Amino acid sequence: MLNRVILIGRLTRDPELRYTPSGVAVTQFTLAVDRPFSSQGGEREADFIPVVTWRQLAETCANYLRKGRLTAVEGRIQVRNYENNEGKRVYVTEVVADNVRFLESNREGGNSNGGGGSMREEPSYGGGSGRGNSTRNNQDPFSDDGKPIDISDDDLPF
Amino acid sequence: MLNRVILIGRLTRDPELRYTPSGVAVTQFTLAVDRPFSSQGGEREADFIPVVTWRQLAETCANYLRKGRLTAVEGRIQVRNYENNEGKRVYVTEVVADNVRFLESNREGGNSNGGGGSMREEPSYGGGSGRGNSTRNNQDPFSDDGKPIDISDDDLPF
Amino acid sequence: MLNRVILIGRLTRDPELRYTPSGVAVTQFTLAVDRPFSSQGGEREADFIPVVTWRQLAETCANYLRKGRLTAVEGRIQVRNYENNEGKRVYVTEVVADNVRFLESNREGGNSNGGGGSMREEPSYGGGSGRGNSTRNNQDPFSDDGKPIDISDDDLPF
Amino acid sequence: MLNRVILIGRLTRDPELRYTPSGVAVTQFTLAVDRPFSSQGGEREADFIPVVTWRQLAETCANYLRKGRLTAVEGRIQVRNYENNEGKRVYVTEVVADNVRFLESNREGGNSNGGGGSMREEPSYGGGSGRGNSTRNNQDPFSDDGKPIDISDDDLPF
DNA sequence: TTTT
DNA sequence: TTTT
Repeated sequence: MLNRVILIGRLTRDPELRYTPSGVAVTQFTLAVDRPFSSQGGEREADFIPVVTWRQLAETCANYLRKGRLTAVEGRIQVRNYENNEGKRVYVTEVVADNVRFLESNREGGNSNGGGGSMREEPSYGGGSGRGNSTRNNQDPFSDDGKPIDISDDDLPF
Repeated sequence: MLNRVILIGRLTRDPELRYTPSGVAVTQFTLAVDRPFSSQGGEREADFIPVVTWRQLAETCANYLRKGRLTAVEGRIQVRNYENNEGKRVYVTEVVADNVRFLESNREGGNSNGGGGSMREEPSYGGGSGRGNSTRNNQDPFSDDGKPIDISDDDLPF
Repeated sequence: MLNRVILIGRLTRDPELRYTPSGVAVTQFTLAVDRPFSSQGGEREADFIPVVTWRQLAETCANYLRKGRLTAVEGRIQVRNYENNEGKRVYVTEVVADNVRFLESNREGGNSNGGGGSMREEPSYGGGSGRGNSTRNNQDPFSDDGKPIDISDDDLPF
Repeated sequence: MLNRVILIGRLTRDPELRYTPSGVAVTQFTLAVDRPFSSQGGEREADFIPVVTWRQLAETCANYLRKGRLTAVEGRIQVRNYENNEGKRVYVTEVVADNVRFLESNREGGNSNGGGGSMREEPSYGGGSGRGNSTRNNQDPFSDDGKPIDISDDDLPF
């Protein structure tokens, strides 16, 4: 019924831009979100949360976000699952962002727009002609083998 | 830096109450959160999101929540990882709740307090004498084998 | 940069549907949101928070929400100001909703869709031909005199 | 039942620290929160949202926040009301923060802890010996006349 | 002016 | 493995 997430953290690496078979942009990155007080003595003090963005927002993120950049993300939790090579069902949890705020301007010149660009998803209701290819759910659409053909359009959130 | 989640959904099963070796209550359940519009034709229309609660809140949830009940949860995303039997690192994502609202009163009599009980986590800073047992992170603390001894106190969020 | 509100509460009265001069639907209601623990002895134990919705969402809210109904609202805080009759600037704070969830089905028959309808704002970027009428900001667009002509299109949030 | 707000914006002025008659610290500031797209042609493109913090969090905010600083605030909407000089009831809406994140380190040296300090409210349940003074609700506790004696302990949120 |  |  309602599913809302807001995160502020830093990118663990540069974002990765790919395209689905039908040409839809997808960008993924991981946010390191520090926990409030680091439970003195405990070694883990951050959560590493995978984030996905689509379409125009994906391209803006790929253009402006970089490793280490402080970033705010608004979106929803999504739990995907797929069957891996050994025929086992694997569950992947990630945040599908519809709003990303760049809280740090580019350090190496450029884009110093007073400390905060942003981008919001503009939903394109309707369309989606090329959707429905048949490899759905039997291969991790985001496996790290560099073959973007594995990204199914069926994972499109809207 | 900031990590906030708000969900409204229904429990897929009755909640499970367990205790860590040092006696701290832990309750787990899964929320089925319907997606906004079910992308006509797609078969998946809900996300199934695991939720964990601790201490007093865990006991209240175990007492009052039941399968199918509409429930609001506030908390944060946590990504745990542990090594499974085959020596492989497994990542578990769940929502650690600090506020749970019961949006439906008990149907079978009792507790009809106008339609909405609630419970909020009261953090107990300090304490935790028995913490630090050594089986940390090499066994899923929430594996479903019914042996609560596997729940390490090291997973306590505060 | 980021402005997000999530509320769960009950309508203090039936919602009010009006139209701007150019025909855009606006619905307003107030949510009574109980505070967590009622500070024993204190007489105030709820916040009464005004909510505004626009367009299609406004019409759905007017159709399905009623006094007393438990409701979830997602949106943003907006601070409007206008000059009142005595030439004094008055500030009005309200939540502009873009997502409303009906947590209680209609009690008097009808609409028993399993306990939770919903409606989300579908932004209509562009358009707005008739906008810009000149009475802007010198009269409360939501004053309670029953003359909807006072609602300026300039208050449209998008 | 549930009341959650998350804001990211910039302080319009330095924060103001005061004390209630019984010595509880209160800090107030206003966040300018830019709206997503500035509705081309419209003159207003930010909301100015008043924020209140209490106790330890109030003192940390007074120490580290300054005009212009980018800041994230988590809290709840509160609607207070009081009777003004002319016997008229005035409504004041503000965000009571329980979590504040400093998204920009101090520019003039000091505190450069990698770009983000923070502070979270630690609720002190119980206590409040000196509470209950009788001037409640008939004077704006936050009027800007510099007489902190007007701040009633009854406005304490917990 | 307020809801259960 | 999933709720209404």
